[in-house]
Amino acid sequence: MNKPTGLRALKKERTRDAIGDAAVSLFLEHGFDHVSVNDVAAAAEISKPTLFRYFHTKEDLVLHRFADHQGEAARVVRDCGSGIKPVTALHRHFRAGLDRHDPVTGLNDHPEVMAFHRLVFTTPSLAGRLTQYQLKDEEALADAFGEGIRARLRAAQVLAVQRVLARTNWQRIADGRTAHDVHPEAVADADQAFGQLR
Amino acid sequence: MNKPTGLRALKKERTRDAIGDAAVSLFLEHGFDHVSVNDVAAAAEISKPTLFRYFHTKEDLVLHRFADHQGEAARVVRDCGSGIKPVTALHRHFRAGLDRHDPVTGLNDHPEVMAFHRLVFTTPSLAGRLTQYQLKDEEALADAFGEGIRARLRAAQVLAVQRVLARTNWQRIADGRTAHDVHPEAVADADQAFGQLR
DNA sequence: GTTACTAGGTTAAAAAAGCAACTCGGTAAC
DNA sequence: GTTACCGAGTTGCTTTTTTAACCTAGTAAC
Repeated sequence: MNKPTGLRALKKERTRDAIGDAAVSLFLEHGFDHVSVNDVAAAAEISKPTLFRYFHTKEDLVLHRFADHQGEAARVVRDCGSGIKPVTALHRHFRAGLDRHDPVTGLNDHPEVMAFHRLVFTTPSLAGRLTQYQLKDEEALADAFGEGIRARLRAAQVLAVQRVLARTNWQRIADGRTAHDVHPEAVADADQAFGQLR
Repeated sequence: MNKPTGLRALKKERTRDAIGDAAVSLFLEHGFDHVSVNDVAAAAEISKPTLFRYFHTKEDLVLHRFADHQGEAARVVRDCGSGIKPVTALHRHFRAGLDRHDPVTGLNDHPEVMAFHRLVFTTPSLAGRLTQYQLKDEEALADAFGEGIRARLRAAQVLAVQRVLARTNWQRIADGRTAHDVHPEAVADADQAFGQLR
């Protein structure tokens, strides 16, 4: 279950990181639409076909950081065993994210992270593609819940809650407050929201 | 006549440098015989076959710095035109090497260069392989001089002179003197040695 | 005196990267 | 309105690298 070691895997990972870092760095500096994939490839010192072997679309150059969390909710539900309710497991998982100021919870005030979020939400093509990722996430979570319309509805509600919570936190941070300052409210909001899910 | 640009050439050059630097660094630290080619490959983060595609033998990992000067003497003779005597051109070329403290003249007191020379001359297999390089150099120079036994003799004498001069300079530096201090004597020795060649 | 290990060096197949040329949609020039 | 250009993404071919397996010579164990 561990990722394969060796030179091949090592260099692939490095190349992927180099491309992603170069892309985000350029996009933050000049804006998503003012940087071509050729520019990114040149900055990462790889060829254009190689770039598209690592990232299927230009948007993925930015969104792979979300894609890394793909299916996380579904995994939490599958791994929680039978002794504990799925929603409780998801609640605890989100709470843990808040505590470590995970960027996906919106509760992170690092300038780089904030700039990154602004980039995603103010660039239409990026925001659009992000919702596609969220849809896949929702399907996976629904499958983890079971089958039928009820599983789908619950999955949709859980992810809607998480989106709203993250967005709210992000807004507070954007208003100039620190993550540390916002943390208690974020936890209270999460408690209330997940409580209402039951 | 310029080397081709592009990602391929760029990365080849970097890989070659990485291997060479890793090798010399390890050899200087632990000794040539106490470092395996596997160690070098691991340090340079490349596989063993790749290492041998860049350097034919373990010795070449060290001696490529001399190999870069391969055929230099022959080139000087070929390029000197008919208006100037070959020996004079070689003399001037060696003199220029002294002036810029080229390591091949022995007149260089950088600690790294000195350690490198000591490594080569105190490791039998390296010293042996170095003479093979010098033999090829001698053949090339002989061809540049012309044909027959006279050309070969002249080539052998010229290179013998250069070897003795370099070795003498190196010995003076090894005795603790600076390259700057030794320079006048080195020039005088060269003048005398090349003068006698005519 | 076999056995086994190490180190230098090679081989063959498969993965990955580079390169150039291409498609396709948009858009600016004239 | 065609011509030309630019940017996203693709395709086919070549070069480079990894991988694992092998060869050979030396050498230490027992």
